[in-house]
Amino acid sequence: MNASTILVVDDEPQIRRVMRTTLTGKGYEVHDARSGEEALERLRERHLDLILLDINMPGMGGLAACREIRTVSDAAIIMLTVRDAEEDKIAALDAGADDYVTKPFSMPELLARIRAALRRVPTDLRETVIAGDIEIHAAERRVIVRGQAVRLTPKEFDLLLYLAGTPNVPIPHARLLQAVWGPDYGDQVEYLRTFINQLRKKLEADPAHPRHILTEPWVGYRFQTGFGQ
Amino acid sequence: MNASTILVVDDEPQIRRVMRTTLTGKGYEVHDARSGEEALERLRERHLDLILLDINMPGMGGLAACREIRTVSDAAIIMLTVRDAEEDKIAALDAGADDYVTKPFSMPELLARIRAALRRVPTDLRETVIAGDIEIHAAERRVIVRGQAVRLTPKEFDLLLYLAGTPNVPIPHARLLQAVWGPDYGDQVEYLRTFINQLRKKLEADPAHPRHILTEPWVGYRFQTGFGQ
DNA sequence: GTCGATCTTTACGAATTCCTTAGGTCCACC
DNA sequence: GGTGGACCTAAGGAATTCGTAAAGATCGAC
Repeated sequence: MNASTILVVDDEPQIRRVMRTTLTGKGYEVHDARSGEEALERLRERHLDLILLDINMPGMGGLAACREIRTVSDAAIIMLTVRDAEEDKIAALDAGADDYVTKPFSMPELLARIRAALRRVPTDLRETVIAGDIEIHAAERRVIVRGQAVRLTPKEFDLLLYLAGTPNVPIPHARLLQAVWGPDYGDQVEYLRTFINQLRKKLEADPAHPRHILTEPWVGYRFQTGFGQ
Repeated sequence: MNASTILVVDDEPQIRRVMRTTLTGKGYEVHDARSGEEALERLRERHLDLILLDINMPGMGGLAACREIRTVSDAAIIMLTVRDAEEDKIAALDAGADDYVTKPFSMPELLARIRAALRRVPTDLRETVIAGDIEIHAAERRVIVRGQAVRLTPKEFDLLLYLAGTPNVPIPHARLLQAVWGPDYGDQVEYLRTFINQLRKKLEADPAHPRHILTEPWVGYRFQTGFGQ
């Protein structure tokens, strides 16, 4: 099993140092960034499992950074809020964070929250996703629709798998593109349109009125498992 | 092919009865148990392919039962969890379950997951793999096709054995190359092409339309045991 | 040294997938 | 009504991968 990768984003060098030594000691692979901008750069370079994000930073704040990160990554995000200002916590969760910790925090608590967040990352480590009349078998790379096996090309399958990995939640264009095509394709929305179109033709009973592969205008696409809109 | 054996473990008699009638109707051989303790007894008595295990039971809970079962059996385990209890699902997989279904569940979904889980039963490399008209005797390094022994070269046999070791699942080029040729041959895809071609000529009835050694475009190759595309 | 079996390269047409383009639909807004 | 943006759909060409055969290279047995 590979070590989980954690990105520490904070403008104070001291905090970064403490985090790095502690987390490295616990067996995590640690990277760091001094600002939200730098964090986004790191994300383009490598995959990260979890991001520790200070809410108070010069330049783009922690909340803005969080929102930006969420459009391109599904890494778990834990925000560090300074005081127990209730509005900070709510804002953090609204911006797409998974959890928050108030500074000053105890290391054991932070470590516990990191463990909990990392366990949540593989939203679906389940082999098979079943949505109405569609079955997706991840390991076998097979899709069965209304009892019939359907041939999907690799890109089609990867896209479907990523969409279905977090069902019933809209996933932004940029995140889909990065997950399937790679970090340099964040704005090629036309690719998405073509492949979504292809998927609908192959999977939906009525491609013009899809019930599973839904578009979320201005945001992205969503894979719906249940029925009832 | 014998019917697969399924053990239903639930303390509610009604659930056991519904499961028994439905699964028996689908051609499975059904046994049941009212508790984790009883399930372990059944396991000592006979071989079981799959276990449906309620997570909420008096006595030793479903999770503890799952862990116990895992120490003595490699049967597939599907746990029945309560909807929306996210930690139950993670705990179930952690305890060694292969999959879970949330109550109340739809029968079609449960049946689909049972089929998928049964397809994944691990193939023991030390024993004989039989796929349609191909028999692979690992220990003797012998292959029999339609009753005729077939001569394979060492590399051909290693490749076939590795492919057949995890049947029905596409195995990436790089993994095959590393497994058969060694760690430094990760990108010599041409080797694969020639040897797969060779294997097909020796094993397939119609090498141009293979039924067992299938290619997964852009990904790798897959050894298919069942039929049905 | 020769032979035979196996493994490594090479080459090229065929098949498939991916990218690109272009026209059309829908909807909010002026 | 008209306009613009986002989205849908279809189709063709470019690029990549796959299948196949056949020619070197390697190695051990004799």
